[in-house]
Amino acid sequence: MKKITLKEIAQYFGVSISTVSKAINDSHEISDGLKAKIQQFAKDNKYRPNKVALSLLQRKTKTIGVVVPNILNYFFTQVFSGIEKVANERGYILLSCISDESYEKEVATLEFLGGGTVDGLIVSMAEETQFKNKLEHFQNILDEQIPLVMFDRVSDGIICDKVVVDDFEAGYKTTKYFINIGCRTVALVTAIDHSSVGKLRVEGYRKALEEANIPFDDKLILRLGKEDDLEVLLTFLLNYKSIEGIMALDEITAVEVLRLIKARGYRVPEDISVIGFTNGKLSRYVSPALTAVSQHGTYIGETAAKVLIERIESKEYMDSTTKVIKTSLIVRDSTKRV
Amino acid sequence: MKKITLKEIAQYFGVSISTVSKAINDSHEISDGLKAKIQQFAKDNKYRPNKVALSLLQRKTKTIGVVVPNILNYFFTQVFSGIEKVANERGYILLSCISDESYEKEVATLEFLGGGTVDGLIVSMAEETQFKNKLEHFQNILDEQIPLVMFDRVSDGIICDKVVVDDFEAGYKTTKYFINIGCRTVALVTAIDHSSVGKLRVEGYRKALEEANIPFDDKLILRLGKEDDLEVLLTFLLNYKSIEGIMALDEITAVEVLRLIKARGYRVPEDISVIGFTNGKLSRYVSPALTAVSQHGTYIGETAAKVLIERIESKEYMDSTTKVIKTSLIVRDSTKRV
DNA sequence: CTGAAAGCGCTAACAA
DNA sequence: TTGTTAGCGCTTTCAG
Repeated sequence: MKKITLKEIAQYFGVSISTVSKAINDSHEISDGLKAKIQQFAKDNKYRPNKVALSLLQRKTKTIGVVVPNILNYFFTQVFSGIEKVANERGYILLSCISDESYEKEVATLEFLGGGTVDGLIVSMAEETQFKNKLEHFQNILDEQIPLVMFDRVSDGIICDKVVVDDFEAGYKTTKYFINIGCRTVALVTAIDHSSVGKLRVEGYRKALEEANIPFDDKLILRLGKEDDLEVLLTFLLNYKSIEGIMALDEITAVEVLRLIKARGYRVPEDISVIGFTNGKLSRYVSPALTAVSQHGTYIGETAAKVLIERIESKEYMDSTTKVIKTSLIVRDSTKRV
Repeated sequence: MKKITLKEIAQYFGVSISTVSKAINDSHEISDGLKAKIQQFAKDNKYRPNKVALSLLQRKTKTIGVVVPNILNYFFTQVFSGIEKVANERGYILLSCISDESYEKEVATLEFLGGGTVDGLIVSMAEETQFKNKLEHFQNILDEQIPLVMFDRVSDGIICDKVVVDDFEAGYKTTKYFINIGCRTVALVTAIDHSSVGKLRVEGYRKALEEANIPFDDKLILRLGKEDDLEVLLTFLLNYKSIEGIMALDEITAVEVLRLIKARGYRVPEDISVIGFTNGKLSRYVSPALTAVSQHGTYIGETAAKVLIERIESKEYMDSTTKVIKTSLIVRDSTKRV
């Protein structure tokens, strides 16, 4: 039972294509008798209008392109799931692409999605792109008038709708929390020092220290490159000074830090308190359970999708907006009680 | 700078559309002078052929539809990432849909993707679908001649390419491993008793016990429904008999079991050994680190994509194949040493 | 070397 | 009530 088209139905009944089209779309212009017959025939033969033809005709695809750096990262998975939920409710489906943190792949992907394939795009920048700060491919998308929403890893160089986490405030709040529970020597471990996100969190950390009159010490910041060994760096750190709190800018690093300091005999949280970013499954199940900063990934995704669809469907001009999502601190057992 | 079409370029140069088309596609039929001018103009104006028009013309979309029950499950994320990798290499992109374990949504999704939107489909069944065992929507896809590959949660009722884990063998091997390390009373906790996957693992478990002359005891199988409380059931179990090993059919359950029995004062692995299914991040980072059955999700995804693309691109008829992927046991610290 | 025409599958304005 | 025509953007014969 091959795919059937209007043309074939028309031939079968010896009527014109447009008659069939109208009949199937239940137009009042067609006599009830014919209509019924055609509809029945269509159903029996499982007629489905060709979506591609419709897209061409209506110049919209009801498709949203989503480009994320890495789907294996739980935060992005959550965002993705939020986007999917809202998109689905509003009748859109997702074309999903993974940039793999690569600039080249991101460029190629956007190039590809540019050609009328999607009605709009939701993107979080690849690490390499943020590092190189090459943004032409985004500008191209905008020039083609394709609505674009960026989330989490965004760039000031691009003027478009954005949904971001208040990373500065998150770094600030977290550091203050450490200070509140009595940790004055707070180290920070970051594997994302190239990204806007990472930098903002460090800024927040600085600000909180400053306000508490604790001198900022760059040696307390561990910047992990791809090749670096956390264990080695951490050893240096622990020998350098007596650390009371460690804040890690991603979940895996936080869990690793926890494991390593426990292995060295430190008690958590009695000796050292630990807070991680990204509140994923890992944080909940390690022991002691990790106090973590939740970025509300699903909500970010939902918001991004709403903003995008709004823009796609509105005819009037609207200024670009930036939605800032606040983080929350989920307190568990890796931090001292107040 | 709005999207430009062949027509507009043609108008600009006062030539025909087909000339422009040929020039842009670097046809030898066009004079070098004109060709150069048109190509330059196209580049300057960032001309991109409209993908939708091409799809309509060539009756293929270079798009693969992927339907998974739940992207927040790490196994599916891994499979997804494997599919994406291969698809990308071969020039396909993914339309991704989440069925949310719902039969209704799965039907709607397949219906939607049926209309010429994708060149092929990769699907893992929703739990509800497996439970109801309603398969008509899959048959419809097949009837429309759309290549379909099912993975992991598949059905015998559908004849198509499949990529599955050898779940029977996995249950068997795992149970044997328990027996080898000296655990004779092995309990099994399943939250997926409706699925083919879960049933096969239980079968394997049975077989291994039988071979070792250990009587099968259904009371040692904890079947968790949506409403059930693992803690309560586990308490019954531990009071019922002295348990030496627990095998949990998904990662979260495994980690929960671990937590609960530790909280009750059992030592792992000295008193009770634990093995979980799905080798995700969680297993690696809990303590003690969980011995786990790896299903090689990424590899499954890659295989599914290869099989599908093979089928899409081959003109000749090929019989349906079923690829069986073997699991591996990743031994960590939650099981006694041999 | 260039262009006219047909057609992918569909809808919609306009005739009949 | 039904049909004709045009067109969405593109490629591809086949004429000129």
